[in-house]
Amino acid sequence: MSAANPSVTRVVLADDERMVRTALRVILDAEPDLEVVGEAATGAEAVSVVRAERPDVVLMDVRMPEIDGIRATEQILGGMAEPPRIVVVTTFENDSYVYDALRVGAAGFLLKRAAAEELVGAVRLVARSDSLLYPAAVRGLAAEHARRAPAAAPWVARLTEREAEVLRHVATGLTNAEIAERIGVGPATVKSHVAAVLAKLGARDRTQAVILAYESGFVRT
Amino acid sequence: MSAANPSVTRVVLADDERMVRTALRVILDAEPDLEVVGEAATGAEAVSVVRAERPDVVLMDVRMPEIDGIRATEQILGGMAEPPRIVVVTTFENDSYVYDALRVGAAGFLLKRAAAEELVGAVRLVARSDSLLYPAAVRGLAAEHARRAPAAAPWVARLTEREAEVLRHVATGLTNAEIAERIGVGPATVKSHVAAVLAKLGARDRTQAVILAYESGFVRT
DNA sequence: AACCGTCTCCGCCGCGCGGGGGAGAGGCCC
DNA sequence: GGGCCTCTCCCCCGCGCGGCGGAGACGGTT
Repeated sequence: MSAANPSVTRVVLADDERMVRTALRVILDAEPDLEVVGEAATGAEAVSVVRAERPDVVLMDVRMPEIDGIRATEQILGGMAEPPRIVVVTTFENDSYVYDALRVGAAGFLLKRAAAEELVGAVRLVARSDSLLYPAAVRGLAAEHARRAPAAAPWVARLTEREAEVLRHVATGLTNAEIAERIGVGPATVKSHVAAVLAKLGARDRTQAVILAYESGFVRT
Repeated sequence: MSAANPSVTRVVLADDERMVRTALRVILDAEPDLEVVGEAATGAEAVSVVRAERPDVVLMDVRMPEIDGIRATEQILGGMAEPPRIVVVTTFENDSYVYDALRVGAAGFLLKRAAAEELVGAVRLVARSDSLLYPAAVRGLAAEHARRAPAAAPWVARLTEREAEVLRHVATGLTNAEIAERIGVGPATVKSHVAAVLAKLGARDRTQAVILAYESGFVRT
């Protein structure tokens, strides 16, 4: 996970409430494989701390002074060569800011009332795999909200028309060559689109992309 | 395939309409590797004919006098040591009986308006592998056939414990190596299990397997 | 006119994956 | 005791895939 010690996941906490930061730190530091390497009380501070520490995961509050969590997320993801996974932390599950954060590339979100094990598990999940927390977290913490929230996955907005089309074909089990034939472009082009989709979804391979497509409701069962 | 001649697939036809049986017979007998060894006009007749002929594959109409195709399927699968693969044949793709048939263990179903090549291919497929037939049209997915689109829920029963476990992990986006680590076996073993799962599901690769897992409800969104 | 996003396509490279074999151990059933 | 299934693991091989870097064309924005 980290350059210094691959077996330890390095975490930065960004929240304007000291109490929250402390609580998170206590929980995370109790785990041998997790290490809190920095804290920030504002969005701007979060950006600089992250740049300095280069953590694996950032727990980011949405509502913070100066620069909010969304802007901070944007700046971190946009300005770093190898940005960390950013998990948005919020109090209210229907916080509209959350979706903004996800739209700019956050890896998922967590509720502040989440149990310690959930928190720990979530950090490990985003650090280890490339999966997004969004669907699982929503299902686990506020299932009813997830159900009545039909909205397409946040990352869909970031996919171009072509990329979305390609993803739909990927999600029916076609190979790149088959997709190319079907949409009338070259195989290399499909490769490019698939690569773009994987990058935007944070998926490692097409299989994970398909999973995310289902979990997010991009394709319906 | 058959005890007498391994290279020939022996088929029994069960349909109350003579026309249908004849049509099927003509199509199948035209293939050198397929042989129609019996016909039945009722469910009860189907059971006895199958017991006597011990075919590799049965093409079974759902709607038949005396005993319907579901009951007949149930009796055949439940009462024989080495039951044949039973493919349910129906006119309407949204026939609710079809799902009942699949639930009691039918290997899949075919539409009566299927092309001859589809019919022949389907018989060969079920005879050869543990694969199941399941038209994509029913899932409302693709109007066109998603090449080999198998599997409803019933195939889950045919997966061993280990295979099901592996599939669950595949459906979370893990690589073979990761699955191996997680369940505590060697990578080669996982490969074997994955290969078995793919064969039984009729999937070409893990991506298609994941799609089938979602579509069939094996994993829930 | 300069810029940027999108779509198109080209290499090269490493590797995970799937196909096709096989083989041994343990358990269950007849 | 002999089948049969399940689970375990091995080999070799080909290839689709994903990462990487680049490039040209078009259209809209500024």
